[in-house]
Amino acid sequence: MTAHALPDPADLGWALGRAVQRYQDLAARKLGALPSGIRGFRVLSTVAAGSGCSQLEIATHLGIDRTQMTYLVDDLATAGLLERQPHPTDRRARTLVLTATGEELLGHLERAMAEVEGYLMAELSAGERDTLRALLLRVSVAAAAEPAPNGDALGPCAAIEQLLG
Amino acid sequence: MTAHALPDPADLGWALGRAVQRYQDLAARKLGALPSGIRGFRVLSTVAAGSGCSQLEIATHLGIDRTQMTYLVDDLATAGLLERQPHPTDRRARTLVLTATGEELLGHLERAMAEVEGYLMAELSAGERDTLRALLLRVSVAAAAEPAPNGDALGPCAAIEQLLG
DNA sequence: TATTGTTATACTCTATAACTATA
DNA sequence: TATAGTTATAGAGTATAACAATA
Repeated sequence: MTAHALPDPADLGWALGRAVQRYQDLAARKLGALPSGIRGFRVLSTVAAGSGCSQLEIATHLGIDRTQMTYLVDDLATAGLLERQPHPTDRRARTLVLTATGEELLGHLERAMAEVEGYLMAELSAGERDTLRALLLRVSVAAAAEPAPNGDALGPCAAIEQLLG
Repeated sequence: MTAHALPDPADLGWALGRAVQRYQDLAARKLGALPSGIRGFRVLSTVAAGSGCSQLEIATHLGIDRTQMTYLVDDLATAGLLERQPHPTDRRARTLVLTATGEELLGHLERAMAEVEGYLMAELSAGERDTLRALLLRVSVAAAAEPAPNGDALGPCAAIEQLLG
């Protein structure tokens, strides 16, 4: 550990990456044996909030591919936390609903994850936490609204190819 | 697409995940052929800011394991963007320095990534962007200060084991 | 013909341990 | 004995394409 000055990055990417890293680390420790960890929690949470939604709707909301959603739902169903039920109007689709155990566990999970969020934002005042949450939510809602399809949102940086080519 | 109401999550985890997803998506498209994409960019950026740092110092700052850092540096060196040099005082360590090409490219990359950040935060006013950046930075600096070792920062949620056990 | 869900394959990323050379 | 860097292995996670059932 020589005493070189490490950069003080004003880089949003660095901050985002570090925050997510910490969040995942704390959450993984909290969630313990929950199938699929954070993703499992988010599926449970979304199913509870949007009861009657199909697998694809949940997946789209979470930014998860539908092929992965199958495995997630499999694991959560095996653990007895949710069930697949026939969709009332579309026989291709499956509706997801929480079991009694799933609902009970979700209550605990939400409190546990609130602790994680609090710990992550321990440096901030209550008002600052609300501000961060609100700003991040606006950014993310906009991001979720135009997912991958918008291919040419930002063209590639031509200089890269030139200097590396 | 049935007309079920999708949840409007006040969940910080959802927002963080979505924002990062979008950021990575945009950045990957921008960075094109740059070795190791975003991580490659961050290494270059950190090397430039903390010139004379060892591989391990760079890795620690970025939250990257030292075994992965080897591959990252290999790729960037092969592309002619940086070089390993003997450390002046510690013969075990390697100092990383950008090549002329690396410095030139980094200038382009920084402008490109600034575009990505602007696009990601398009919903926000200039003042709100600064606020988001500042709050996120405070959270991340604190997170980086106490990395993984702090094992029992938050104990596991006992109810999970009980209900799943 | 398009869409929901499933399955199978391969590929990428990451975590772990072991090795070397220095300190 | 501990640390910086490297290498190799296995495991988790992810992307892709193909299939069956239904719209």
